[in-house]
Formats: sequence, C-alpha cells, structure tokens
Amino acid sequence: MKEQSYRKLERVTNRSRFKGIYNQGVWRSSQHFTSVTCGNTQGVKRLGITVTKKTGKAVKRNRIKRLIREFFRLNKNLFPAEHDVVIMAKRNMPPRLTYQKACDELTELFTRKNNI
RNA sequence: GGAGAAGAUCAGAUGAUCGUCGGCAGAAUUUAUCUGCCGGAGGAAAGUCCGAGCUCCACAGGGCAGGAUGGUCGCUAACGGCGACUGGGGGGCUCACCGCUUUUCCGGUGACGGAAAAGGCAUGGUAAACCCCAUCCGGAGCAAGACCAAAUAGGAGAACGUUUAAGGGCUGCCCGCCUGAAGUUCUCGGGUAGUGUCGCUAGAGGCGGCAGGCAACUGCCGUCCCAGAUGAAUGAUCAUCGUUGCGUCGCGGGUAACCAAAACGCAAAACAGGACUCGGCUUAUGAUCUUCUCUUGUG
RNA sequence: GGGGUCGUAGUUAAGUUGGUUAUAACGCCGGCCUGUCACGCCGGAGGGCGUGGGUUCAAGUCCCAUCGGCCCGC
Repeated sequence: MKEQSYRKLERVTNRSRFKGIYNQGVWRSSQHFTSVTCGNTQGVKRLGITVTKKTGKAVKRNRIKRLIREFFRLNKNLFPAEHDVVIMAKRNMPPRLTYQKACDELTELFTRKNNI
C-alpha cells in the first residue's frame, strides 16, 4: 500500500466504533482540536473526523475535514500503530484556517501526547 | 465624477508533485492490492415557500369540515410561476378611524389650513380579520419503496370482540368500499442491523440553426453525454501568467494644481458544497459590460 | 436529506371576530411581624411580544422574508 494514502480501510466509518472509541479512548485537547486515541485489532492506523454542525456551515466543515485528512496523510509517523484516532473540531474554529496553522497545532498536540 | 434602476455574461487560468470518488481496460486473480486512460459541485447546489415526475398506502369513489388562490387573455406537464393587455383588483357587515354636518379657538388680506367638542349611522371610503361566491386540492414522502445477508421467537400490558360479526385500513368525520370466520389492533420490552444490492441518474436534458408568435413559449433539424458519494469524494504545496487596490520610481501630458505608461514590492479575490430528479419563487453575494434616470463640476 | 413545532417581564406561562394602559404566578424592592432569619401579611416598581419589512385608521394577533431553539423517521 502507498505510504501517503487515505483509503476507506484507514477510516473509522461505523457509528458503533465511534462510540466504542469515545468510551475506551484517551482524550487530549488543544486550542481548536480534541483527539481520542484507542487501540484496535485491525493492525492498521485508522482516523475518524468529527465536525459538528455547530462549528459552521457545510463549506467550512468540509475544509476542516480536508485539512485534517491532509495532516494524517503527510504525518503518519506521528500516529501510533494499531490505534484508532478520532479528531474533533471545536466550536471556536477561526473562519479562515490555513493548512500551515492547523498542521502546527496538530503536530504539537501529537508530539506532546507521545512524550507522556 | 457621484447616486439609483433594469438587463446580460463570468465565477481566475495553466503546469508539476502528493492524494481522493466513480467508470473502463490490464496485471494479480474469492476479496484485498497495483498500473494506465476518461470523468468528477452551483448560480444560487441554500431556504424548503409553491408546482410536478416517481414510489407506497387494495381502488383513489361521494358529501361535510379544512386548506390555497382571486382583473382579463394566454404559456406550461403543472403552479401561488411567467408573458401580454389593462390601470385598479368579486359581493356584503360595523363597536374603530377618516370623511360628512354644526359650534368654538388659532394662523392667514383671502381661498383655506390646524386643534378641540358635539351630532348622526340617513350617505361615502378603508383589512390579507369574519360570512358568502367561483376554481383547485386523497395522504405520506427516496430515511418513499423492493431484495439479499444476519438475528432471534416469542415476553409483558391495555382496548374491543366471538354469529344481524368486533377490530383494523382507505382522509379529520360520515356514507360507501376493502380486509377479517377468532382473534385483531396499539403500547412497552428483548434480538439483529452490513466498507450490502437496486431505486441512482438520458432528462418536461444541454448547445447551435431555421420557422411561428408582440412576448412567455412552441415545432423541426443537427450535435453532445455532462457527479452519483453514503462518517459522505474536488484538497494541499509550489511555480508562471492574468485582474483589482496600495506604495516606490516617473517615460510622457499640462501654465499650474495634478493626471499618469513600463518596472519592482506588498495585499486582496465574494456568497457558498450535490444527497431521487426537474420547473419556478425567495434569500446571500464578487466583478465586468450595455441601456436609462437624477445630480455636481469643467469645456 | 425530509417532516413538524415553538420564540411574550429575570423565569415559567396565558393572551381568537385585530380595538381601553398586554395579564398571572414565582422572583425583585419597601414596610409590618420576630431578639434575628425564614414563613406569613400589606404595598410598590421595573421591564418584555426573536429580528426586519408590508396590509390596515390601528398588529403580540394577519401576510412575506429572516434568525435561533427543540422533537420525529429505517
């Protein structure tokens, strides 16, 4: 499989799996994002993204999801192996989010988590 | 130059790298995976305010209730939409107001205007509220609906009923109809629920030409295929060009204030993302162009 | 995505042929009672129809647009 891909196999697509991650996972948060990490039995790193309607309208939500996906693709080494990670966007998201700022904040969030 | 109205067009472009959804072909060959090619959001995709197609409710029947519309003619699959023509747009009631009549005060040379009080419901006007009249409307909605896989199987309560049938469904009610020969219906609880399949995209379709019509629109011919996701696909980074604004410099123009080409640097680029599909309406919003109206300055 | 329902004082609500100054309870303020507080009694104030237009002499009510909250579905 290609290194920088993001296929359906690497996504969390089931509602019951989301609930399981919320119940058993470890919660971390930064200024604009919240992450939940939980081990899985599939042998791959998987990512789920949650952006609720309270964050904004459809254009804004799609953009946030694309930026988070891009961060996952290009920084897979920061994610723990055989774990499911859910990244949630908070309500105070700035209207014009650039990839550079999102990448910086998420990098800081995940490197801090690995140190603990 | 400024303000406003109406209409039309576009919604930055190209390339590279990484990545994504669908289709086709090949490798591999149960899936999974890899490679190549092609295609991949809007004028409003939005709000869900109207109208339809389509699907289910057995058929989609009659009356009442309820809802919607209200000048005429036409267009259309249909409409509350659109076009043209008209300049007012169905009929009625009155406790409110205006108007009407009388008196007083104020302003004015005056016509008259303003304010207050009373009279009267005999006369006029005004509502998208109420009554009547005409026309139209069965209900729900793709989470409609059909199939496969998986899973248990039968538990508790309530209502009604067992022979001139109850109950249920079709519409809120009635008639009528359908189902129903001993159970039926409702509620609660329990089990299962998938990277499932179809519906799912060729359509009242787009573009061009000709003809008819004042127009909305219609007919004929040619040509094109243009998203089908389901925790939900269009993105990120870089480069070049282009648009706009600002700053530096100032080829040039001008008596002057000033206007300014080329170059360089910086910044900006709106509203907004399909979710069964169309026709409208409404709302949000950037730029350019055309026509018209008002106003200011100069010649 | 589809359908429905609601928005009125600080809070919970009432408000229908459209027509006096938009109402009630709790809350708030002052007084009485008590050694003090609460309860109770008496009196009072304040401020509100989500927002913007329209119809009308007059709109919480009718019409249009818009914003926000809540509920339902195989």
